[in-house]
Amino acid sequence: MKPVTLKQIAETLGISITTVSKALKDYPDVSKKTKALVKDLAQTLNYKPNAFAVNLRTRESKTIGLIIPEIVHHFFSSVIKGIISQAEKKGYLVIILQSNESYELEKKQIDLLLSKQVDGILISLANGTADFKHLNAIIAQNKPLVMFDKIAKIVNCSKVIIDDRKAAYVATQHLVDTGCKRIAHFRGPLLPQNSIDRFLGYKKALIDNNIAYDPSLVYICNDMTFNEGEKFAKQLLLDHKDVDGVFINTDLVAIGAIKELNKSGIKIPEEISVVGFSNWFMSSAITPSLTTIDQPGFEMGKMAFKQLYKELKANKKRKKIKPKIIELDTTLVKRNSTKTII
Amino acid sequence: MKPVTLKQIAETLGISITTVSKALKDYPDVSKKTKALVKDLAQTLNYKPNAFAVNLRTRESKTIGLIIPEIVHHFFSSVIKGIISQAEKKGYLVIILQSNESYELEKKQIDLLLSKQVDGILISLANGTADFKHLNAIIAQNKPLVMFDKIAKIVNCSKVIIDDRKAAYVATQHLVDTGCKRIAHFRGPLLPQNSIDRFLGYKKALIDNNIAYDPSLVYICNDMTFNEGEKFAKQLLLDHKDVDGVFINTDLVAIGAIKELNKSGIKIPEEISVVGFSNWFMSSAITPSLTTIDQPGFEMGKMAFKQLYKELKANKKRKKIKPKIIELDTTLVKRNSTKTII
DNA sequence: TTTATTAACGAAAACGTTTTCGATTTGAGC
DNA sequence: GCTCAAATCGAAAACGTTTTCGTTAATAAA
Repeated sequence: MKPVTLKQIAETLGISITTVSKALKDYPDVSKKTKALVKDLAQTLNYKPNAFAVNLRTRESKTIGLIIPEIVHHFFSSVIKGIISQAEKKGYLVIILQSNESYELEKKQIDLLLSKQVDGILISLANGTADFKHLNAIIAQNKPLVMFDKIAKIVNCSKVIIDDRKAAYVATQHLVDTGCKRIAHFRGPLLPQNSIDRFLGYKKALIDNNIAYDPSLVYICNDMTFNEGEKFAKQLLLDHKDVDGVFINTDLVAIGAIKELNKSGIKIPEEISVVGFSNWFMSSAITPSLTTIDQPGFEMGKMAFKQLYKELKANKKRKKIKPKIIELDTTLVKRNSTKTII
Repeated sequence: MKPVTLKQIAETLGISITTVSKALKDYPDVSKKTKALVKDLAQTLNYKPNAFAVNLRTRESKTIGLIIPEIVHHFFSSVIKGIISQAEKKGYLVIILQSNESYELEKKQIDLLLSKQVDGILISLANGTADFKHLNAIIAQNKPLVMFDKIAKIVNCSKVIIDDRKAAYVATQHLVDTGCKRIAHFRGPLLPQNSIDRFLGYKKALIDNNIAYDPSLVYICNDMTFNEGEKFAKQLLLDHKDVDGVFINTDLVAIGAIKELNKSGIKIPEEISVVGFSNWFMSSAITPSLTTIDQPGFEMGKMAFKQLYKELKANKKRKKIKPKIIELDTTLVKRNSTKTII
């Protein structure tokens, strides 16, 4: 039960492989009669072009690679969904690999994708990535590369991001506006750009409001887990009795913190207000519901693929496209973990 | 900057393409000297075999397809992670598509994967799937197919599942053991096997404990969302004032229900006990923490790929393997949403 | 009738690899 | 020197497509 080939169609019809191929692709130099004949037979024999042969001949596989730090993560899985849905529309399939937040693995995964000859690559960097040779290797092979969310500014490729600094500024400003005077920050790891930017936005908002920036109010979450939220909330209560607000790098950590604050009998938002980041769907479900920054994951995935697609098309026409930075909007979602503006 | 080919290596070394190919693959009929020569040059030229050509020649791509109902879902993303991690170990890449719980899309995705000639397919069925021609089409092409979690018993392929009926029985029995007399069930949609089995386990446990089965205590969640949990909890309180326990098809819904019960001032577990299903990581974080059935998603993904891999290898040797049903263990995780056994 | 033009088709190369099978060389054994 | 076996290599087919460039046949123009 071997699959049907062009050759078989050609032989049964008594014409050449060339003509069959052309007929199926509606070349102008095939008569309508033969086209109909060929297409009919192809239909009844259920002919499907051999993808491997097409790939070899056309030098493309209509497949792209996607590398993310972690699949089991609400934000990233939303991004994946956005990417896949958009890719499908354009006839592309997506191979997914994860870096587990490891630079070494990230490098290996890129090698894998390149050796499989994907047409392009989408990536969100691991926290540990500080060197970019592996990324430049992609560009050197003239394969489109688009980075999203966790990017490296220095790499010369298109990027889809949010303005983390601005969003963090808005979040912190909201704490100030609702009466907070002493605001802590649970930040992410030291390397990733978004973690840096959110910290900078926090700091800037304080300074702009004439609130002294106090480094001892900044806690570094390396794992960004629920448990870290609990841990640092507990620590915060021990270290600073005068804190009345916290801006937390991501909702999951924020929810851990809220759980701990609830347990300690701290009233949210009266005694301590909390603002998260990312608008995870659970954030509206907990008590009190969490004020947060909405980060459009699905949209980010869509845009990342759209940009990659543009570059894939340009590539085919041997045109160079200049890298583009796409910045998506974020919004502050006010809920019950912050006070209402007086 | 075209990539290096066997031909180029052969020409610079003044030997044939055949010998180069053989040298790189350590064929016994190539002298050690030539092997060394070839390998050295390949190394310095950074030779990578053209994947498309290899695919065409070997008729395999070392790529498998994965179809799931929904990516943005903790359980499924855990499964994906398990699959990818295991596949990578064996040198396979994974193309992911989602069916969005739609039978039509599921069919289309399978066609896509088959036309891309993946080596095998892993699938968890959409809720709406009641016809299995598209699945049998895979088997007819002699491509390995492994189903997991949401399966169709009738399709003749390997399956990785849990004993949903038993797990549900254990969950319900635990409610009985902790003193519940009137136990409701929030079940999943009507079609999926696991939703049916969990319902049957619930029913059986009641009967075995001489508790009358009351259909009015069973609520059908079609979307399995947090909101449905809230909705049906509210409904339950209206319909039945005497209910003292609920077994809920999945944790997300259970957490919605808990939120609603908390809001209504119902004491959990004193007035109503709640048991969920799947052991989502948030289940230990809410108040009260949720008693649930641990469903090993990552493990399920690993096992599903392992089985597929066995069949891929058997296929290569032109051996038939008979379908295997792999049943993973589940455990009851006792937390604070149920009373302690007296 | 001859010539130019167009329509319709096909031969063949190319994509880069794998593998079969035959050819050549080498050395050992006698 | 001769035979045989082992060691080493390469020609060539094959995988199934796409596409370039000719070729032929039919039609129109002269």
